[in-house]
Amino acid sequence: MALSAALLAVAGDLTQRIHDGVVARGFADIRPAHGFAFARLAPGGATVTELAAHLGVTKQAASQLVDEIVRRGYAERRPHPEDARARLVVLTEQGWACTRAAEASAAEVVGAWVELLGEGEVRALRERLTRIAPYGPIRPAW
Amino acid sequence: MALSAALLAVAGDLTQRIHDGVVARGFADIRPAHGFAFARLAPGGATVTELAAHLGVTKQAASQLVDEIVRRGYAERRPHPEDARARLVVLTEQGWACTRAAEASAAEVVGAWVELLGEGEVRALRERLTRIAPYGPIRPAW
DNA sequence: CTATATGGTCAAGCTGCTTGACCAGTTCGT
DNA sequence: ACGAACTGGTCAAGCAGCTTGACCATATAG
Repeated sequence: MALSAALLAVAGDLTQRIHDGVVARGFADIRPAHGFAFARLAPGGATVTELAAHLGVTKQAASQLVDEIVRRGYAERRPHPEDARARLVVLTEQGWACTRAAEASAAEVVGAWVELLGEGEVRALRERLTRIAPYGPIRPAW
Repeated sequence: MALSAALLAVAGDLTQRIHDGVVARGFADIRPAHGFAFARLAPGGATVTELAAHLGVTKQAASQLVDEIVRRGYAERRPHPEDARARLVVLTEQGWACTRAAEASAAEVVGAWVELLGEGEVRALRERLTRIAPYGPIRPAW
């Protein structure tokens, strides 16, 4: 099997399994794309424009995505402390809970890989992938 | 950086770069999803239903995707030799050319990884990813 | 203090998927 | 052998998530 094919197959499967795990933990109204938004919002919030840049989509699309997660109680819009034009989107407690669920779910999948490859190999995998990971916006795998 | 985040970032970047390379080689009317269809069609053709199962979408969606690549000259529908209900979708010469372009493009990206990690590490990466790659349908990474 | 740039939203439109209905042809049960 | 049920494929309608374009409010530069 070719490296690129294996990588894409594993990535797709990973996404699916994380999502399944998140749903199984009680967060049924969440799409995989939301997870990438949560990751950007988690540290201390972000503006819609920052989120758009991170996700590689237009501001309008990011704004719409924020609408969804706000409507469902995962985040809220607050006035930005330094710029009256901007609004800071921050996770609610439910948003944090969902983020933790996603992390637990991801850890579960990685745990299955440890079963197959052993801990050392998985660590090596992580180290190598980290070294070739790009900096720019997150891009959908297709 | 977490393993799962690195993997998804690398996968998204890989998809984007392969696609860019395919476009640069003169195949501008192709989406990343088409590549996964080509991979299934390449050996000796496939039916719409087989393609749908491979891509994890409905028959209708697969049929529509086949419409596109047929309209653009990458494949053609032939009567199925063993089942008069079915139609065998096979790549045209242009479809093969595009497939080769995608392979060359992928090889280019992997070449960049070899620059970063060395040949042995990349081989090890391939071997490990192959071992954890799933069997089922290909799934979008999000 | 005007002129331009930036953050955000509203509105309309498109693309790629879904569900539902249906026909042609194959396979199964008796 | 023959009707019932299943399977491959298409047509049609609808929807979700994105895009482009226009616009307002605030900030920054000359």
